[in-house]
Amino acid sequence: MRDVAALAKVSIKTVSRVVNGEPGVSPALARRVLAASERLDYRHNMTASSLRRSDGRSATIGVVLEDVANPFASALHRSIEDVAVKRGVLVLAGSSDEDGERERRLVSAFASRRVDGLIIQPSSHDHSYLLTERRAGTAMVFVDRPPAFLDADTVLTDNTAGVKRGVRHLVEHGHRRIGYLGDMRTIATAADRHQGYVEELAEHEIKLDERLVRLDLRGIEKAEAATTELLTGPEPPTALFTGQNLITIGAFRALRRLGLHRKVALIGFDDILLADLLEPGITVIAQDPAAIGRTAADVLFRRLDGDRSASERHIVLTRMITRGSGEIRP
Amino acid sequence: MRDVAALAKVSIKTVSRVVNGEPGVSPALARRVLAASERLDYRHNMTASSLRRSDGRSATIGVVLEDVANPFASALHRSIEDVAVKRGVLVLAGSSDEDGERERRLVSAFASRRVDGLIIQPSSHDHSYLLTERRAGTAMVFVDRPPAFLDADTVLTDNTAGVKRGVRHLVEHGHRRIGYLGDMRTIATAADRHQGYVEELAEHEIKLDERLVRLDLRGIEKAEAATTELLTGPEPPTALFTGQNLITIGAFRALRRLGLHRKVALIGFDDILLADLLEPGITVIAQDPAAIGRTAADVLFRRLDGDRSASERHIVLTRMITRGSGEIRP
DNA sequence: GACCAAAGTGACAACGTTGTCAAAAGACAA
DNA sequence: TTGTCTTTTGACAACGTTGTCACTTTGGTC
Repeated sequence: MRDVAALAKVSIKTVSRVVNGEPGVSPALARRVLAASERLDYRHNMTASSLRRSDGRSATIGVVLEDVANPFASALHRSIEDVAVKRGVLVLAGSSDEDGERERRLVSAFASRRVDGLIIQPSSHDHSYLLTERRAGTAMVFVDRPPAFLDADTVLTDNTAGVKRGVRHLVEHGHRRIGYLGDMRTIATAADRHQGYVEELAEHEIKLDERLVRLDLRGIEKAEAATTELLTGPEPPTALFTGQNLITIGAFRALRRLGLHRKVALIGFDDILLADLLEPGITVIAQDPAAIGRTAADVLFRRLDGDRSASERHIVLTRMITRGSGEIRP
Repeated sequence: MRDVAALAKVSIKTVSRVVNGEPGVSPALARRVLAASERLDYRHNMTASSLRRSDGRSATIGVVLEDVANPFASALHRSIEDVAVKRGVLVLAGSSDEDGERERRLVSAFASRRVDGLIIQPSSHDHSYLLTERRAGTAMVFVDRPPAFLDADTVLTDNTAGVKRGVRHLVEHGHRRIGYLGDMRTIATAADRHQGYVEELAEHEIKLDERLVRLDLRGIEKAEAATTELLTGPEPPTALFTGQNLITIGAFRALRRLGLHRKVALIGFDDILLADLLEPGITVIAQDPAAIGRTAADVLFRRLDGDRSASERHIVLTRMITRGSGEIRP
């Protein structure tokens, strides 16, 4: 900047004004400055700029996801990015791998780079550590799962309602013995989904049979094994509801291997790429990651724009997509 | 930092020393400083630090991907992140959407935040604009596609060899009329893949029939339409090779709709989630995005560590995964 | 007790910007 | 011309750090 000022024969402050598009610079000078910065390949240094600026904004936000390569998480990431680019804001992304300690380390790394805001898909079970960041003026929004021990803006899927809708669909197709395969109960969304299953059965006065329920399944293999066990046992279910996409895949594998994929109904939570090309196509309760990400980013930027109202809780609805597997009758 | 220094009754420089783990601070003082920074919730400001430091490093790298939500790209992203976190480096990620202009804007935004390095999955067809950044000391590595008009480190999949392997597999299973469905020819990898198809046919002395080739297909729908056209025309192919995963999905859809999925062989480039659960399972030439990302990040950090040797070109091999669709005989 | 080297500590400038404020230049009316 | 007001411009300090270098203390040797 000093070099540009020297070449254009103006003060460095005038260069700053031109670079930031501040008013009150005569067109002639502005042209000279622009020409000089062009000739010297001048790059504005945002880090120095945000250090000096009164608002201290870095035009950068941090996003903590379970895994940036996970389809749901990367869809969130993309929709957040889309909102951010419109405002010239860049996104720092990191994976927590369902590990609270990694989540904290990421947040801390983001914080020391002075991000303006954070969007977090929580892994930790205690977010009180974020109070410090908040006091420091960092905006934050939680997605997919609620924060623990912290009151903050949150954008969630309506897990319970989604599962209830799916289970009702199975009941309407004549099922009474409906199995449930769920993820780790420590994950809030998994608990909500299981809850939906229990509630919906009760509404139809179907007695809950714990032998048809398998929880804490992590990954395709575990789900496949649990499904096999369930279906080969005594009094097997005539339908299955799976609480997460990897579990759905595992369950489908098991059904296929047992030759039951046309006999036992299956509805999964979360859409799966290619689910329509399988035989039968898999009926799912689809989440809307793009809407979740967009909403979260909108709320975050509203906060950054100065909105100080009470924390909001947004619920994004699910959609049932019928493709065949959920319409099999007992 | 000033507050911490005041509370610990030391100079601000001593606080700096403690924060950076520099030697030469007596344990007693270090403890006092630590206690004070704890009590004041002190957060080290990396932006100010990197502004002042002699090397000017921001411990941040920028990654430009075609789309952070694309499975291939997000797998790259994740493996890059894994290498970066080990060094305490954070990743800024952005999507170029196959648009050279967006790529440039992203790079420029990264540059003004003074990233230490860039990993780019190119969309632009001229990367000479990066010469400025390089002169400024930014390390850069290209992944998946080679840079244009710029000599730089590159990590590529062996596209041609992969396709040749697949086409040979089809020939070995008795096919002579093998169709090819490819992506935009402007994309370097797509051109290489098409090239592999042409070469392998020649090696088996099979005359290239242009009527069996459809290029510039973008997206599932276009691929599905082209496949349908190919298979319903006169003298249809007995096997198909698809040059990209969305094209594979489109082709499979068409085959299914025409009831030909057990009659016409299919091999696709790029693995597809769930490909093993389809009927028949889809034989693919799988890339290894994790290896590509890891290699690229390794090279980048080697450059950041001062390696000034000539640009490298790494080739990551593909792997054929046979699942049924590629083993159908005419 | 004098001297020296090593270890520990701090004062100050600087990194590349922008906020503040004052000075200079220009525009206009009397 | 002068005075007043507005617009344009620049000098300087400051943002939160770290590099440099000089000073002070400590411990050991003669």
